[in-house]
This record gives sequence, C-alpha cells and structure tokens, in this order.
Amino acid sequence: MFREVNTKVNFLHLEEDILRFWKEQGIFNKSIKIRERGPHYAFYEGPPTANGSPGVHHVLSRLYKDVVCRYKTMKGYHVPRKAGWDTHGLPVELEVENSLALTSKAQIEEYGVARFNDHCRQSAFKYIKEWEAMTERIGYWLDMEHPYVTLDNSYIESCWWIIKQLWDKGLIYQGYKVTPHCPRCGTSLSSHEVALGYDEADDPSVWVKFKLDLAQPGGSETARSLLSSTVPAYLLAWTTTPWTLPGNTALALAPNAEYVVVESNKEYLILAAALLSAVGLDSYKVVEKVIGEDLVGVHYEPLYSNIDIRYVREDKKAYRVIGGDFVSMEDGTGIVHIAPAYGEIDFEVGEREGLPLVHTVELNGVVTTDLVTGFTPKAREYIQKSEVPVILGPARRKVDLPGAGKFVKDADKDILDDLNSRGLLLRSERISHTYPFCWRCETPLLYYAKQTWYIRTTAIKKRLIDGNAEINWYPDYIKHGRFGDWLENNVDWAFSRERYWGTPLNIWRCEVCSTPELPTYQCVGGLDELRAQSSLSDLTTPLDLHRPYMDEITFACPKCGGRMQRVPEVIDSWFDSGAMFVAQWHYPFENEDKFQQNFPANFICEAVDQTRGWFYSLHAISTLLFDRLCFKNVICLGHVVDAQGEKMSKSKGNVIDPWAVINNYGADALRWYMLGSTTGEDTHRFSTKMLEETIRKFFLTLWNTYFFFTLYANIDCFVPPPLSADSDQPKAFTELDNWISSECNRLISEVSKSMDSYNPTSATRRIEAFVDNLSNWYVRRNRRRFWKSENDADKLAAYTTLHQCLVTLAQLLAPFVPFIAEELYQNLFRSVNPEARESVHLTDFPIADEAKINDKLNGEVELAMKISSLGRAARAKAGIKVRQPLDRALVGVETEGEKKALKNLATEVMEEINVKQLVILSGAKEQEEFPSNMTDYSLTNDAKYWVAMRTTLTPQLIAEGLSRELVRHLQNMRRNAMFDITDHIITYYQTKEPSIKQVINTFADYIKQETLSRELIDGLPPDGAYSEKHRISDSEVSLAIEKTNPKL
RNA sequence: GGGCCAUUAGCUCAGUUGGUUAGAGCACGGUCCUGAUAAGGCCGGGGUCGAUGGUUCGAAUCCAUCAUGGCCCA
Repeated sequence: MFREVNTKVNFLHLEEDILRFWKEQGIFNKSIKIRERGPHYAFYEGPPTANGSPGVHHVLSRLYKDVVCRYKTMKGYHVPRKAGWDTHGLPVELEVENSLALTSKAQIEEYGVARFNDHCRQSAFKYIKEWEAMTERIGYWLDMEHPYVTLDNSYIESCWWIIKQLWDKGLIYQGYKVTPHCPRCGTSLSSHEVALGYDEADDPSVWVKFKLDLAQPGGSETARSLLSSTVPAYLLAWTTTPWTLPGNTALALAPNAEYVVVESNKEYLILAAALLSAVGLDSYKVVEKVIGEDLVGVHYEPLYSNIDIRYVREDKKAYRVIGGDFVSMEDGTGIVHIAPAYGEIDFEVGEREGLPLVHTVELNGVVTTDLVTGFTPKAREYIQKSEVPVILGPARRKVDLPGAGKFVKDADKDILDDLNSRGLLLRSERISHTYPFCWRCETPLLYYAKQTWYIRTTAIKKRLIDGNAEINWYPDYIKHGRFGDWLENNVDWAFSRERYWGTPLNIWRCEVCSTPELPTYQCVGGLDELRAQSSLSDLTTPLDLHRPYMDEITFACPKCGGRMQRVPEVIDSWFDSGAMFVAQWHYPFENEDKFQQNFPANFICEAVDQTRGWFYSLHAISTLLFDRLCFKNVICLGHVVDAQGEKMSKSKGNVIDPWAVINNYGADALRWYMLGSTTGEDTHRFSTKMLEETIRKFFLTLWNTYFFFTLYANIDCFVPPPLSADSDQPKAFTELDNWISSECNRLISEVSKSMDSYNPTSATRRIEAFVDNLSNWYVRRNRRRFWKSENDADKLAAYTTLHQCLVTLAQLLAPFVPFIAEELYQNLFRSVNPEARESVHLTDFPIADEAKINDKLNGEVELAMKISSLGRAARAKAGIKVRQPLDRALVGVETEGEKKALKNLATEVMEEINVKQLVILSGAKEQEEFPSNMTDYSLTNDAKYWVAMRTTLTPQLIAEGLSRELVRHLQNMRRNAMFDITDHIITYYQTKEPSIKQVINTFADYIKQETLSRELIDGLPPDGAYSEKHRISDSEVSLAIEKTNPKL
C-alpha cells in the first residue's frame, strides 16, 4: 500500500518534513560520501558578500549551483560543496558606519579602528546567519559546517602567500590611479557609490588659448611652415574644470580630423574644422587647413611658466600636442586639455606618452603652493631601470598659483581671472551638466591620481586570453564578448584600498632608508616568515591579522636595520574572493591534497556582473600564480528584476524578501519558476503572479497525477514489479503504454543532454511538456483501465507504466525540485522496495532505454492528438457537445503512412471525439472521391489535415447521448453527496417523459456500470437518499442515490 | 561615451540551417468535458515580429543604422 495522498496538498508542510528528514538522516553528507570513489567534480562557491540580508535576486545563482551539483552527484560524480563567505570590504564598512553614525575616515579613526573593525566582524556574522537560513530553506545543499571565511587568519595568510609569490615574480608595484575622490571624506569612492551621487551641476565652461612654441622641435614640416608666421598662433581647448589647468601637461587632438587656423584680432586660433560653428568662430577668416596628425609633436608654452616640471626623457617633454582616438568632435574644440593627475583618460594618455603628473591640488581639494611632480608607473620604472641620465628637477617646489589656499571650485574664478588678464582666455560661460557628488556629504568629487598598489596583470595578458579560450562559457558569447573584451583591454589591477576592514597588505616599508624614488619594501608571505624577522614587535594574542594590530607590527630593515612599518593599505576584497581556490584550503600551509584535488574547478556559476569581478579575479590570480585555468565551465546568469522590469533596489522598495515567497508558495515552486521561466542568461522578471501560474500549471498537475495513481493503486492493491528485472506477470501493454514509455525515455535523454550542456531551463521546460502529456493524454485516455473492475493484464500494464513514469519523474525532478521529488520517491518507490536507496538524491540519475524510444510512435500519437483536436473543433463549430455521439467522421491526411498510423490509434480518436466510425482518406486521389454533398458535415482543417463530422442525429444517437447525460448527472451527484468512489449505490428516478424512461431501460447496463448502481428504480427514493432535480432534454427528471451496504 | 544582451499578442515566453496562414501558456468572452485535477478541450477577439534601410525569388530569422530597456565599464 502507498501512503494515502491528500488531493489538497500543503507544499509548505511537505517541504518542512523533508528538510527534517534530510537533516536527521544526514542525506546531504551521504550523497557526497557514497560517491567518494566516483570521478571528482570540483565546484567553487562564489562567496556572497555578508553585508546585507539576502533578497530573492540572490536565490537565482544558488539554485543553479544546486541544480548542477545535484545532477552531477546523481550522475555518479563526487561533488563536495564547501560554503564560503566574503566578509571584507567597503560595503561592510559602510553598513557599520551608518549604524555608528560615523561619516568620515577621521571619525572612524577617532572612534578607534579596533572597535570599528570589531563591529564589521559582528556585522558579517549576523548576515551569514541569515544567508545560512535561506540557503538551507531553498534546499541548496552546501557544506555550511566547514565554510571558508575571508576574515579568518588562515585565509588571510594564504592571501599573503599569493601576494608574496607575485611580489617575488616582480608583478607587484606601486603607482598612480585616478579615482573618484571625495576631498571631504578623504577617500576614494567605488563606482557603485559614484553612481549614487550624480546630480546637475552648474560649472564654468571655458575656452582657453595655448600659445604655440615653434622654437622647440616637433610637428610636421607642413604644419611648421604654415604656422611660422609672425602672427602668434594659439591652440584652442575647452574645459569645465579650470582648476585642472595648472596641471596641464599636454593637448590632444584627433589625428585624422581636419583642423583649421582662423584669424582673429591679429592672432591665429587653431581648432577642429567640424566645431568651428559650434564654438561660434564660423564668421572668422579661415587662413589655413591642416590634418590633425601634422600638428602632433608641436609644442606650446605652459600656461604657468613658473611650474618647472620634470621630464622623464629629452624626447618625452611635456606641453606638446599628441594624438588620441578619444578626442570627440561632438563638443569642445577638437583639442582636449590633458592633466594626467586629474582624469582617467588624461592619466592613461600621460602614461602612454611618458608625461609627468603635476599635482597642484591637495587631497583635501585645496590648491597648493607646494607643488609635487610625480611619475606614472611606467615612467618610474624607466627611471629605476635606466642607466641613461634622465632630466630630474626637484620633486617639490614652492609656486604661486592663482587661487592658492582655496577649494578648487572657488579657485576656478581666480584661475580664470588670471588667464583673462594674460589674454589666454577666449571665452568664459557657465554650463549645466551632470557631475558626480559624494553620496554622503554632497561634496563634488575630484578625479585624482593617487598612489596605489598594482598587480601587473598586463604581463600575463596573453596567457589570460589563451586561458579564456579553454573555458566553456554558458552562454558562449560571454567568452568573446564581455569577458574576452575585458581581457583584451586588460589594465594592471589596482588592488589596494585606503580603508580599514580588509586583508592588510603584507608589505613593509623602511622608515629610514627609503627615498621617494627608491623605497625599501619587504613583502612577507606568511606567519612563520613574519615571526622570523629580526627585532619583530610582539604579535597580539589572540592573533588577529587585521588592522590596527597589523599596523603595529614592525621589524628591522634587512638593508639598514631601520624600523620597517607596514604600508597602511588593505587589499581589494575582490582579491580575497578570487583567492578562494587557494585560500579556502589554507594552501600551501596545509591541505595540499584537497587543493590539488579541487583545482581547477569543473563548475562555477554567478551572475553576469561577476565577469569583471569574481570570474576575473579567479582567472587572473590562477594565471598569475600557476599559469593554469581556474575553472572549466561557468554559467553566467542574468539579473533578477521586478515584474515591471525594474532593477531591485532598497531605495525603490521593490526588493522581494525570499522568505515572503517561500512561506507562501514553497521553495520548490520558487525553484521551478526561476529555473523555467527565463533562460539563465536573460534578465529574469520576478512576478508572483507567474509563480502562482507555475504552481497551478505544473505542480498541481503533477500532484494530481500522483494522487490519481495512489488512489487507484491502493484500491487495487497494486504492487510494482521488483526493483531489478522485469517480472513474469503477464502484461498487455497498449500503444499508449508504449507511447508514454517512449516519451519518458526520450525525456530522460533530453533532460540529460540539456543538463550536460548546463541548461536547466530547457530541461525544466521539457519536463513540463512531458507532465502535461502524461496527465492530459495518457491518464485521461486511460482512466477506464484503472477503474474497471477486472484485475487483468491490461490493468497491470497501465499501473506498471504509470508507476514507472512517476518514479522516473521523481528522479528526473530531483535536481530541480528536490522536495516534491523526494515525496514522490519515498511514497511510490521506497515504500515498496525495501532495498531502495534511502533518498531519491542518493539514486543514480535515470539512463534512457534507447530501445524504448519510438520516434514513429511518438509522431503517430501526436497525429492522433491533432486529429482529435480538429474533430472537437468541428463539433464545436456545429454546436454539438462531445457527450452527444455522432456516427461518422471523415479524416483527411497526407500520406499512406499517416493513414496507417491513425488506423492504429483509431479507437483513441473515436473515443476522444465520440464518434462511431472513422473514415480515413489519404492523398489527393482518395480525397477527391469523398462525398460532394457535405451539407451534413461540419468541417475543420489546418494546413495539413482536415476532419469532417457528420452532424446528422438519429433517434438512436440521441438516446445514447441522453444516457450519457444521465450518467454525468449521477456522477456529479455522487461527488456532491461525498460518496467514496468505490461506494455502490441504488439509483431512483422519476420522470413523466416516457422517452427518458425508455433510454434508462435501453441503457440500463451501461448506466449501472458507470455509476456503480446495483439497481435503477423507477419510483420515490426512501428518506435519507441524496436527490437532485435535473432538466434533461427539456423534461424534468428527479434523481436520487443511496449507498448500499458496501460489504455485500 | 564604449561594450554585451534583450525587444514577437494585454502579460510571460517558444520560434531549429531564411521557406506554406508566426505559435504556446496566462488573462478576457463564449462553450464543452470531467468518478484524478485548484485542471482540461474547443471557439473568439488580440501581432506592421521595436523602427528604418539593405541582401534575397522569399526575412521574426542575415547585414547596417537608430530607438527603448537591462547589465558592465567609462
């Protein structure tokens, strides 16, 4: 006997029971343990950032990971799944800053870094708890008892080891990076924060004149001869940030564009021809025309001659014209002012051209009098390596700049007044445009070149690209698209942060023998190495490798014996997570075997934003360290947005709490909906309305098929054949049995194929289609076989077939909807097979029996369905209900093969459309012969087939129709009276219409059989019988039913 | 500003290498069927396949440009 199934299922209780069962029996651990001898399948969990409660948009990637890992496990692979938590970084700090009402770095330091970081640690653990609860409830099997946590000392030590390896290879250097900097908070902002703070700003819009200096070499002969007149010539540039002008070291123009020289007030002005009218100079006389590249190399006079800047090389002087593909012809003058210290493009150009960096502004945003000239990393490298003398001026010097001592936005006016007084300002206006502000304090952000630590990823760029070619991306276009492009445009990784809560950068600097050009650094790659340093200050107990404790660790400089102090930076938390393939095992300090076994990963999966995040940091670190791939297969998912297509964000208030969904609909429903509704890589619209539809459409259909089976199987005491080998019991499989078996095996094969190509969406959609076929064709067409009274071979065949389909379904569904799959398996299979595996998740994924796949038969049944559908349409057209039998249908098909197929399944079609005779005509010849007097027929067709139903009703047909009408009423009454489906009854009827009495007499056997009536009595029912009055064929009929003694 | 993806019925989505009349589900109206079904069948309304060009005998499909949305990066 199967456990009785309730037709009204409560998925929430079901899931909670199964969660308990898994937990109590340790099914997850068993599922891994029993596969220990199987091939290893390495999976890496991308660590969620523990800085907020999980939303429903976080569920998606966890589902995909779970589905793939469960599938591989059932396929026989050994798939350990170590959880991981990303605990460092600015998001955690911001959360804590908010809770402590701290608003700047100064305040954090005042509050105390130790206390601050302690809060960060607590905050991370608080959210980890929430994530764990969600993970467990959605059925994501993950080893959360042994997670890797990025804040652990062991994890940090592994990161240090990696950094040391790179240090030793010369892949780490210190350089500049232009970052959006808040001068009030004293820190860089992440791009995400910058995006929060864009606003309309009213800024200067000025056209500045740079005087050509032909005394210096450079530029084409053409240009030089054209401009070597006595009239002074100026390059015209446009900017909205006058405060960056003292930092100018170059002008950029488009080499292929046409430039013109116009005459104005005995001066020549040079600008792009295309922008002449936009600048308002189209009324001026054009003296010359020249192509941009002819001007490249020409020098001009600095706006501030008192800035005596330093050059790297004689041939790489500043204040010259350079070519750039970034120069726009949309606005400005076609000549772009370059200040490498204050813009990202400016900086890149400066680096490429060897331009010096001139800082005229302090980090607090105040124009300085104490000028600092720096070098880009490449220039610095050149200085350090070169034996050729370089021109080096003083690093610092006092200068007198306009607006000195003022905040840059206030200094703008002084700078413009100064330029104007010297005749270097063509025009000055105001402009309203969007500009980034600090989202916390509304201070305008400054793009500012700051010292930053870099990893020289460009050194391995080719290996990164080569390695990418070996990775299987799902979807594949990411490989050459987003990820490939990113690698092609690789720049060195700026991996240091001037923050508090992160892995401290393990580089120490000598306070004594360091010079600005040649600092003395030492990188320490582990705790033992640290302890081995001479004159080491005490390590804290208990050991905490975070700030501020690590800031206090000093030791003696190996070069001069001076005191070495750690640099203040922490490392990018992307480095933390990208190091997980090493650091999760505390490799190389321990777990060599586990590291080797799990490297590289067979599978990882995250959302598309990780292409430049975790996917990249894994790939980069792995290539840097070992010159090897880090992962072989990667699913890259789209984002989850709300039902309106809007991004989920706290500020919009459209974030959906996964608990609200799970507590309403259950985890399986959420899983199936998220997996099936949208292809993985597409943007997922989340709508509870659609989720509800999923439940109705898929879960209830499946559940009712399951309910139907157990209901009748229990009545008939059906016992499925033993686990192995076909039983000897005689079975009489019908065409439809063979058909659904064929479909079932085809399903196995297709689901496996989809999953082998990492496509759960197509797998779930295929299963949905199968369940629909199973319920709405197989079960519906075969109901009679289940409820008929004889326990014969035919019935056994039906039970065996349906049982087999349901058990197979349970296994196929297991990776996707693990709860309901477990329910089906436990009740339908394990309960009757003592030797069965304890859980569906411990079974082997089904393997298709190719011999049972019959494509021909599948096509034939499809044809029968199509013809039935056309037949029903023909009836509807004529307004004849299906209950009314008709005597004849003509069917037109195309081929002889189709005719034969349809003949095979004629009984099914005839029953389905309730017709006595089916005449099948194939091909044009036969169809020509069919009767021309089609007036008696109702015809429907599609492109290939047609069906014509003869609508003529004989008294005999009408009587039969009436009998079915009666049966239907009686069946409904049985249900209304809450009779059990096995109850036998006595039926009473009263009517004045003799023809109805006649029908009852003629079809008495049929009515009795269908309604389990022992007798049909013409007369008054006894008291207590259930009765209803009906109108049948315009006559009133009183019907009543009464249970007989069931034991008779 | 650059890159990637998407755009097909009111909504959610299919649509294979270009090939008869572009499909399904939901929703809506009508109707039928039901002794598993909270289901199902049938009919109906509802589409310039985002727009414009191009290639082709033929384009939802291939190419170009543009628009809108999403994401990533500036």
